[in-house]
Amino acid sequence: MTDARPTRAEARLLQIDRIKTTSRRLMAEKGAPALSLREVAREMGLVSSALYRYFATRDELLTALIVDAYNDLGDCAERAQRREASKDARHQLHAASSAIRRWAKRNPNEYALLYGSPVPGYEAPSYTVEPAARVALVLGSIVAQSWRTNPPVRVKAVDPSLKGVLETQNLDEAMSGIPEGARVLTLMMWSQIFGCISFELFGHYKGSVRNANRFFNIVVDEVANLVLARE
Amino acid sequence: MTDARPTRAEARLLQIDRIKTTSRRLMAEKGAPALSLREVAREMGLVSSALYRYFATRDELLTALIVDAYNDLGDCAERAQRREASKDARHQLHAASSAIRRWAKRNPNEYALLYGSPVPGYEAPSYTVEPAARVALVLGSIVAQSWRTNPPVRVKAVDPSLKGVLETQNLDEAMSGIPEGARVLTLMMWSQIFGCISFELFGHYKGSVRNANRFFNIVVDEVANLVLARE
DNA sequence: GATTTTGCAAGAGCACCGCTCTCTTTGTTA
DNA sequence: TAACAAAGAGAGCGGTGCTCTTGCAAAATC
Repeated sequence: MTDARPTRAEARLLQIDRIKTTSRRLMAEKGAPALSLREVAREMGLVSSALYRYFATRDELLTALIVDAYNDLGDCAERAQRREASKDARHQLHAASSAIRRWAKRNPNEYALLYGSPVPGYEAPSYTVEPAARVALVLGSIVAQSWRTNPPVRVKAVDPSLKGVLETQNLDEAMSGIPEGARVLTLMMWSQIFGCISFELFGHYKGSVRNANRFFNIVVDEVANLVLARE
Repeated sequence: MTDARPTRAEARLLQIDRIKTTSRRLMAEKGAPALSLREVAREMGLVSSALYRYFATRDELLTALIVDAYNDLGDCAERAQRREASKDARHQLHAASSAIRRWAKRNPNEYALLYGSPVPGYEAPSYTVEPAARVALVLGSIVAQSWRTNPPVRVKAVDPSLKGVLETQNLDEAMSGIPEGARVLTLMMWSQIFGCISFELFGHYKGSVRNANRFFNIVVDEVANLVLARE
């Protein structure tokens, strides 16, 4: 049984959590650019300067929200893959990408914060890279698993000229032993999925795509054909 | 020979132009979110309220900049296609998409304004749709021309189930007579190209893609294979 | 147990922002 | 020439991020 009165350290963590929760709520309502420390403080019954005990600057708060959002999205994609783990790679890719898209539509303002234009001066701290990579890792692990258990019939874009196109770090754990070409196509799929979702959420389908659902499924199917190297 | 002193109407147009030029410069330096009417006015030796004679609100000025930027990008893509008009469709697709990417890298803040997260409350006026569609039309016309002069060997995703996926308006002029499947793949290519460019400019390649140039070319090549329906 | 240190919140204040309103000057037009 | 309309100046409102000082309470130290 713990103390009824929390220690100072516990209270601090609780307060940080309350600030983030309030910020998330306000961001969901009005979007990240309109998120103001003063309003967060007002909502919490605090004075604005009090928040600076916990976040030195507005950017620092936003970074914390970004990390949480990346992890939320990553969880979401990983769960979707696990749910379809018994099915084939194409099923898993559809499940994962649809889960990503659903998360984006459920949290449009957080999606925009992650995948929209970064604040011009803002440099994302390096510790945001790992949470950000989780969703690409999900795609990579699906492709890798399929590649290992069921070697491809037709292999395109797998040639020695691909050396140096990719970084060596991010996909290495998930795709060790898989040829460079498959990794390139995996990242192509990755950018394709987010390209579609961004266009849909940011309003670029107006006049072009009517049924975003079906369009997205077709796109995922086509790019899955590519990356799974099947007809 | 015109008047040395411009008429009031002329002066107004000149002043609007000066405001936009100054705004573009400041936006190029600090990004669209940091663009402030007060600073524009200060740069021009005016008082901030004077700008409201020309743009009723900050959003209205941004909209004008958006339209100009879409047209600038559209010009750019169209010129690139015309330069390669004598070559085959694959060459033209590479030329157009590379021109788009170069424009984006040359004008990162304007690119972010067009293809990054929209301001949450902001609804793009309908007259921005047509300038925005120009670049998709370039891609569509390349695909259509290739389709007409050189019918595809292998046609994927061309089946009656595609009815209703797309809007009927935007690509109609450029792709009349071309099957729905080709249009779907054209828009897939469109979203793929901008997905890559956004990821590159918005910093998502960190840890994944080292050589963005080569990666982009490979992606365009792969998606061109798809849309031109050849091996 | 008394004393020092530390952490938290309040409050005033600075320089900026978008936007509105009023007032004066100046060019246009009837 | 008189009436009008457009353009700019200037003051002001409520908002922003952020800083600095002050008071107080909790924790750590002696």
